[in-house]
Amino acid sequence: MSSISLTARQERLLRIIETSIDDKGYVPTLQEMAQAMSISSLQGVKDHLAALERKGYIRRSPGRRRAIEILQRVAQPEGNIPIIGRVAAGRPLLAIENQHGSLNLSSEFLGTGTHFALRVQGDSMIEAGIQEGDYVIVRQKEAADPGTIVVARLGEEVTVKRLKKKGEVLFLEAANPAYDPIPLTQSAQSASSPRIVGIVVGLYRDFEKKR
Amino acid sequence: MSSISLTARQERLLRIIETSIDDKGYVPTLQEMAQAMSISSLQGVKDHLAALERKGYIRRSPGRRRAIEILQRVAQPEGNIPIIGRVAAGRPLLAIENQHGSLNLSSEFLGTGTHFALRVQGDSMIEAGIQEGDYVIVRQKEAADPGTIVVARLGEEVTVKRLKKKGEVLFLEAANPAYDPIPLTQSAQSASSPRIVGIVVGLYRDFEKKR
DNA sequence: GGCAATACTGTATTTAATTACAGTATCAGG
DNA sequence: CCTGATACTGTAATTAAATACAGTATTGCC
Repeated sequence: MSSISLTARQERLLRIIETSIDDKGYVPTLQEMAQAMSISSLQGVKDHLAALERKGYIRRSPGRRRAIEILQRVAQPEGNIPIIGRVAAGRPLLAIENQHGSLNLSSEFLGTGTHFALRVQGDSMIEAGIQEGDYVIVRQKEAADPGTIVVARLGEEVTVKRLKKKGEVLFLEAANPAYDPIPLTQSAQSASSPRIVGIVVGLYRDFEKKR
Repeated sequence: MSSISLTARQERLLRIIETSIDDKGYVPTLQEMAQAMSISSLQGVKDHLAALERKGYIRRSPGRRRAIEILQRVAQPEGNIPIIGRVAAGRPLLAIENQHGSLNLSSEFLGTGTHFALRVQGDSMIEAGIQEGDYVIVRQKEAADPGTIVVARLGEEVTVKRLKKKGEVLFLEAANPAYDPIPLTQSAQSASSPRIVGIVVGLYRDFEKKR
């Protein structure tokens, strides 16, 4: 899923085009792009467009007006949630190599913040109504209230647990009593210590292809 | 949510514009629209566009090329699933007055066919992992295989049940044994007799706003 | 140190696409 | 039966917007 990188200006222009399509429904003209980029000459815009086309981000039909097709976006459209696969050691959670696809949800169901989806493995949350194979929709957050269902990172594992508080200590507890609770060491956060990465805000289950 | 109705030709044109935006990303030219509509003169297209603008479906910027903004769609975009509320007596399930909002899902999760979403009321399917307040995603279908979870219409009620076969008779069975199974009379389908309206293909649960 | 890529300014030219004008035919409503 | 809306044909005029051409400056690379 990798692709040729863009310069700052090229990415800026691609974002301008994407934004225009998203909220107006049509492609801006070269003049509008120039204005949005604070460029006085159209040739500057043309150069950037040529670079974007050469790098495979857009396709143009020469001569035709406003005929720019976006082949690859830089900004994910609102409501587009990447599905995270196995987590690579030491790498950030939302790194491109982790992405296994995407899920779309109306923003009215999401609220603000960065979201991702995670396929649930194992039956540790079965009593909370979360089954194996379900996709949990997670909002990135480092802290959560006791009682909420969170996603935590334990080394290279990412697991769904319920956050519990016993006295002053926070625990990650599986809804299934067969699993032992894991204490959360709040201070001295080493790279390998358990860490909350987000809270579960939604769930999607596919009844057809239990892939 | 009602709106001024369109003539067949006007709706046809609006669909053509929507389709072009959806899969190419930009608005077609008058010539392309004329070709798609099998009209040889551009004036015919202009007349239709004027009607669409007057009726509030599109907005144009005079003189500017390909500057058509769609204000109201006729065809729901791919992956857009209407949420059905209470069902009015005798009215078709997908009538506009039943719609309570919409949900968006990537088409890769949906497959082909017409879909709608339904808020689950009651705990009749709790043992199948479907809780009260969940949204089930339903594909419209009149028939289903025994064992699948279906949505059936019982008079003005729409319920989620599992389809079972005992001998030659089909039953609608709640996963919760507290509820009695309902026999499906295959022949002599009166308006009030139980009827399968679709199969459950997905489920969405919102952990935040349990509205 | 030259060469290719990026990042522009500025003006002139061309053309894709819209608009304008002049008609024709059908149908439903008051 | 007239009038307004719909649904077109066909050609000419106009212009919004893309191209083309001629430069300049900067940066990183072999």
